[in-house]
Amino acid sequence: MAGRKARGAGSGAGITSRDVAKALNISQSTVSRAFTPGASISPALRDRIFAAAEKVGYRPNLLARGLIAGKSNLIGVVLARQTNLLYPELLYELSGRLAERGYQVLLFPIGDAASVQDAINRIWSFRVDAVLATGVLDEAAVSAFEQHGLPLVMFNRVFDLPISSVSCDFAAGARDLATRLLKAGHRDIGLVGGPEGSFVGAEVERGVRAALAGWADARLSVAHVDYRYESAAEALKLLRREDGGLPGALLCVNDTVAAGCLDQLRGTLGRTVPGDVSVVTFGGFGPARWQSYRLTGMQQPMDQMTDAAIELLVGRIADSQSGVERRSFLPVFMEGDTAAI
Amino acid sequence: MAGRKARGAGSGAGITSRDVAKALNISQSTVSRAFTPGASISPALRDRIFAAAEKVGYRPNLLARGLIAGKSNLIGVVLARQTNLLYPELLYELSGRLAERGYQVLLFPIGDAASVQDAINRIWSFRVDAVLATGVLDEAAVSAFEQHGLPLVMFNRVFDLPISSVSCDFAAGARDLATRLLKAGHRDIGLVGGPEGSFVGAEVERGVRAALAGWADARLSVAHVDYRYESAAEALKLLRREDGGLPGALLCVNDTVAAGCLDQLRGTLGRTVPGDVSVVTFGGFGPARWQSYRLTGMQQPMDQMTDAAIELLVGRIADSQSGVERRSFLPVFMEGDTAAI
DNA sequence: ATCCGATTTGCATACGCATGCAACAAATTT
DNA sequence: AAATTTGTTGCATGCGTATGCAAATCGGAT
Repeated sequence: MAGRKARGAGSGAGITSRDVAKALNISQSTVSRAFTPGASISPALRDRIFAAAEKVGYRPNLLARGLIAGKSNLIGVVLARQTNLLYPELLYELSGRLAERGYQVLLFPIGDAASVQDAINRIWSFRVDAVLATGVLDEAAVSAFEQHGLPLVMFNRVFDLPISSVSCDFAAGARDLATRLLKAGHRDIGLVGGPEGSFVGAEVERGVRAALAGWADARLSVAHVDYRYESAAEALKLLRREDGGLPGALLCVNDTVAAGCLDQLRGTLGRTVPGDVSVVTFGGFGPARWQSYRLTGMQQPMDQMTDAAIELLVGRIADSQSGVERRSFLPVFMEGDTAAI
Repeated sequence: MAGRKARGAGSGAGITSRDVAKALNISQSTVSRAFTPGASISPALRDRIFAAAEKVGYRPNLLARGLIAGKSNLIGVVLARQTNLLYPELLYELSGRLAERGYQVLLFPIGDAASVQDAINRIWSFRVDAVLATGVLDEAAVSAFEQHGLPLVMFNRVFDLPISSVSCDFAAGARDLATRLLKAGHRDIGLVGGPEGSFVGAEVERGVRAALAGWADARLSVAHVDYRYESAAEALKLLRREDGGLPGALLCVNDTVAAGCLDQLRGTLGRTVPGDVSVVTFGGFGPARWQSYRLTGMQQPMDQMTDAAIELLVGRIADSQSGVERRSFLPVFMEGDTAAI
């Protein structure tokens, strides 16, 4: 147990193509060719090599392969915590489908703002082939990627820069939702938006205002809070009028905060939903569709968006000349039990 | 635009230490030393190198570094879909804390059983330093890792093999929960377990039976369904007695299915909870704590478990001789609105 | 000035694999 | 049977970095 060699504690940690070659009395390059699709090698020998490799537990070292090819087969995914409950699903789907294409997802979680630069450094260092990022990167970070020729696709965030993106059209969705509320007779609408400066929040507000433009007697109040369930109480406080009343319709930017509003209204505030107040949201997150919530609102077409993201990522890797592309997807209306519309 | 060189479309994709060296008229090894903590280099020169590197956008290539060191700084995380809603949180926390220690999380999603072998192959190929896996790996897969000396830590699954693991003590938790139910007067308990063969399901059942052992007049019915919300209906059908009655207490293995039961009971079946039926669960997932659910049950100490997982992973990487360690954590009781206990 | 020790730098090589080129064997043609 | 083609294999090299060893530089003490 004492005098072990450093390399790999167990038996077959550091098995190389040379080991396989030696076992078969052939050259290392031949072994390499056996594992290179399309390379020149006789089927019989390849089978023998595969068998020998299997026996000694050899697997090609993708790090070394990547070093030569200048391609790591790694795709970096940058994500922040506590933004959207749908993102875990995105992550799962994305990584699964990318795996089918030979890519592996490398995670770059962002804690606070300070860790952004750190994450970017690590992304560089790992030589990922492309990056998918949710809204946590700012313009400076984002343009750095593109300047250095690293394919970047933003998810649910569009910049005024030549950056590819895949996003849900929150403005159109919000306009649609607001219009439905207006047509149903609502004239007093409260918007529970994301934190000040949030892209999605701004888009939603833009859409709502567009819808309200044609209705002179309609009024809009806006509350900016973060995306937590607990923030709903604060939002409702902000939306309360001088006379103590609340808007008859709440448009929430997010499932979590919508659920919070719903619970506040029905619980603490003793309102009925959708009787007294209507609540609509952007979501589609599973639990928000459970019987006790059944939130009415707009659903992001995550499936299509995931596909689009993959297409853009892989496309840019294959052809670095392929240009910037912004794909926008209309959300679909989702019936529920929380709005009289 | 036409005659671009292959290597990296943009400007600084493939910048090497040699480029930095050339710019400063020094040797490549010196640049390397500047980026190697503890290496012999004068502070003045190091500063100049850092400045030059910054200017040309150089970052050390971790793939190459890993090739030499026999260490990739990658930690593979194997996870299946649709198991536990808490796992996204685990993933986020884990990747964040590992990043602080210089490790990056590489994702290996498992779709169907067939993809397990495929995932294992890729794990090998990427030369990850260690692997954390949720319960999707079987004994064969698991022992393959250890035989080849790749540190593996299982999350919430214990094998009768020398494999390290971090897990919540579901048996003890279930025993505690069941005892609470019994002491509150419940004698007819229904267990909504995971799919047949599930580790967690078996553990929970074991715990419940241990609790019931001392109560001769208590009876237990068990329903095995998968972890989906929709499965609750099926579970309740399975638990229905010949006379049409239902158990007075439901012990669910998972937040999702517990929420499903709750909604079925209150909705379709017209029961009150916790009046007619008590529902308890294993969980702690955010939305299951929202006002409309407030599920009573046991919460896994994810924070401690995450820390333990990191400790075991990093420990095994640093010292490959460190032995197998199984860390078990007691879940903590979580008050709620769904059980009369 | 001279020498010694300490510090800093360069040179050469290796990590594991892929690939161009040359060598070779086998299959086909003339 | 010789010439040509086609198909396989080995040799040598490079990807970007780290590191042992030797060379070089520097500071100070003699």
